[in-house]
Amino acid sequence: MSWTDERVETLKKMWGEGQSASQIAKELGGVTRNAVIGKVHRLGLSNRTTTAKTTPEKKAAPAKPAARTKAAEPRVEPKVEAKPVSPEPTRPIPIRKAIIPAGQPLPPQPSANEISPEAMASVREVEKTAKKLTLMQLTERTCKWPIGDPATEEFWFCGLDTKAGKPYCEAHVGVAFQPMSSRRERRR
DNA sequence: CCCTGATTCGC
DNA sequence: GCGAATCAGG
Repeated sequence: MSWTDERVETLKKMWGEGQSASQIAKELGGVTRNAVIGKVHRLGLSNRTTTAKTTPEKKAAPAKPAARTKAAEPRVEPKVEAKPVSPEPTRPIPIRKAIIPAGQPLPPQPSANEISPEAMASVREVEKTAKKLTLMQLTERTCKWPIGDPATEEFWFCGLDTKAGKPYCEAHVGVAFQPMSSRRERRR
C-alpha cells in the first residue's frame, strides 16, 4: 500500500478528529499504526496531546541491525539553547481547580429491582475484582461498566475482559442486556 | 498487559 | 519517503 492522495486525506481527517493512529491504520488497512504515525510526522501534523517528551536524543543503538557500518557521524549537537528568555513574571496562573459539582449525572446504574438476583449477585462479585481502569485504559476488550460516582474519586471502570464483542464483561453483560420478556416479567 | 504517540534509521 | 523497531508514558 502506498500513500495515495485519498489515503492521506483520510489520514488527515481522522487524525484531525483525534482518532488514534491504530484506529486510522485499521481504517485504512494495509498499514500499521507505526506507518500512520510516521506519515503523520512527515506531514508535519504531529503535535496534539500526549506525553511531552523531554529531549530524547540519546538512544541506545538498536540491537536488530547487524552492524552500523558508518559509525563516525558528524552528529555534533551544540544544543545551545540561545532562546531569549521570556521574562515571565508572576503570571496569575488560573489553576482550574473547579471540578464536578457532584450532583445529577450518574452513570446508568440500573435500579436494583430491574436486575435479576442472579445477575445482581454476579455483578457484586465482579465489582470486587474489577480492575479499576481509568478512562484511558479502556479498550475494545475491557469492560466499560462504570462503577461508583464520577463526581468523586470513587469512580472507575470494571475493566475485566469483555464477553467477546460486547462492551462489558460477562457479569455486566448480564445486567446490561436483558431479554424484553424477563424485564417485563420483573417490572411493575 | 493493554494502549498511546515519538523517534530513529536502514531501506 | 517509508515504516519496523524501539522508546516512553498512561
